[in-house]
Amino acid sequence: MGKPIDCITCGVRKNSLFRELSAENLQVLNQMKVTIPYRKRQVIFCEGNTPFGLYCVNSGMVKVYKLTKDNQQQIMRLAQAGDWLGYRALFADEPYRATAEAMTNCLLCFFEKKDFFRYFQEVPQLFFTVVKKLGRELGIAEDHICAILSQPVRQRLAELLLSLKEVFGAPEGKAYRLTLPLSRKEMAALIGTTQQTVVRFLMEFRRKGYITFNGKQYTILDISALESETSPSFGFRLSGTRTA
Amino acid sequence: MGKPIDCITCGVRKNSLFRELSAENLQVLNQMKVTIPYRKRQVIFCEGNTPFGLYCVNSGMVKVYKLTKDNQQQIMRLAQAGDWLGYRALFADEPYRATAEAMTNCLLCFFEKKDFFRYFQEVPQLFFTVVKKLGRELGIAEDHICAILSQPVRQRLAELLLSLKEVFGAPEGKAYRLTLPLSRKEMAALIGTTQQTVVRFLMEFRRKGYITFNGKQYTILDISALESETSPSFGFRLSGTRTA
DNA sequence: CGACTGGTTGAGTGGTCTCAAGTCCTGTGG
DNA sequence: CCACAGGACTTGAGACCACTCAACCAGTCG
Repeated sequence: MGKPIDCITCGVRKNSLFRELSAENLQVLNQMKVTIPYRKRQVIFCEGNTPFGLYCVNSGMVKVYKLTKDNQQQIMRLAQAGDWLGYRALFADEPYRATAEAMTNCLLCFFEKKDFFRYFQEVPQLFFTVVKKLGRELGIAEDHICAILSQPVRQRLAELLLSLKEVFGAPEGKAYRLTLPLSRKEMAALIGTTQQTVVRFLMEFRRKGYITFNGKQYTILDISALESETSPSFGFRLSGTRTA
Repeated sequence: MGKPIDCITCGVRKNSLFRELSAENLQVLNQMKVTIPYRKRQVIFCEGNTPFGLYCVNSGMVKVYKLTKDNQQQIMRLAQAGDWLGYRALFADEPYRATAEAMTNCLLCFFEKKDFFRYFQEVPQLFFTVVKKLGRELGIAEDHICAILSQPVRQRLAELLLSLKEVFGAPEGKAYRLTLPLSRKEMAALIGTTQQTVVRFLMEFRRKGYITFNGKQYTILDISALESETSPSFGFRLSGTRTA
């Protein structure tokens, strides 16, 4: 844990929703927070629990998943430095609908519900931030629904690799190098398929020269090839449409 | 169109997010709105358009859909009397990500963006309403993602019938009678499958005695049978169950 | 050294899609 | 009023994608 974390000097704040706050406001924020370390595999909150506040990821990686009826994890999202955690249930004023679990050792800052809502009254601009954030997340979720319903597994995997590149990728010449903190099974849980099927398609992509990998080190060699896997016919549509 | 619509006496307001407003606040709301009739099949807004305000459905039925890469409609939701329309893009401050189309003749009230946001400043309680609404919608969307990824088409159809019952159903003894304003193709577009597959499973459910139907008149005879289609094993889970 | 987890591969099966034909219903113009 | 066109619905046959089951290998941790 080393030195204590300070919201004002927090290096990940620039990625977070607290990005535009003034120094005074940050000071208040700083004083209401508690910093908690979590170990790999530790559960942060559980589906069904009542939220008592808001988490902010300072370091590490968290997966948020639901359990399907046959007790498989369905990963809804990955959270990392700068991301809020558990905000949906808090703002919706209902129990958590998913479970959050540390994938690595993590450091989370926690803001208690009561303090946090009081803070809201004082910094009303945060309302707009939150409304916008929730609205965009909802848009992303709906894009996701559409993508899932209309794309077979191979395309979903190609799309997953491309979006993981945005978060975990580092350009390396024309290629991208990724170090993914995900097992094959977790990749499967992200796109709603089985471990075996993920492996098969990864192998296929490798055989075709789109990617290479060794363990959890991946290199995307041919981005456009992967992109064309996601829509074999034609790639764009008029009027500003986009896929996540 | 008949008589003009008044927010204060509006019959559908009890279903809407304007439910708890005071008479004065409603008066303001009433004066900023425009009421617009739409005919069946008319498009209200398009994917990619910039939102200029908020719609509120007074009567009729609207479908909100995206187009998949192979130009199929993917229906995201149905809106009817009392429902807001186009609020997500408005609050997220981004273009519409879906298209809204009248399925029947409709009457919509429209609140212009500028007026509406000014109104927000005056009635801050609406912030909580909106944040809660968006949070819950996001929760529903995420549940939906999980359901889609983990259930085969037969189960999704069973679930669809059960949830349509909540909106369009009228109890009739032990059974439920539904009059669905949906074609088979639209039912398919709701659960991400094809018209033919919907027909086949509807036939199967009829053969098994779960439902009967004639055109768009459906009767659900055996609710628990349909429910058991949605989860063959067991229906609920303790909070905090984990997969190995 | 065994137990265990994660990854890889094969064989077989089944659910769902595609293509295609055919029927029923509805609206429209003659 | 009828003929017709077009859409919605129904059904069949075949193909294929992805799942299940099962085996095997490679690390890793006790």
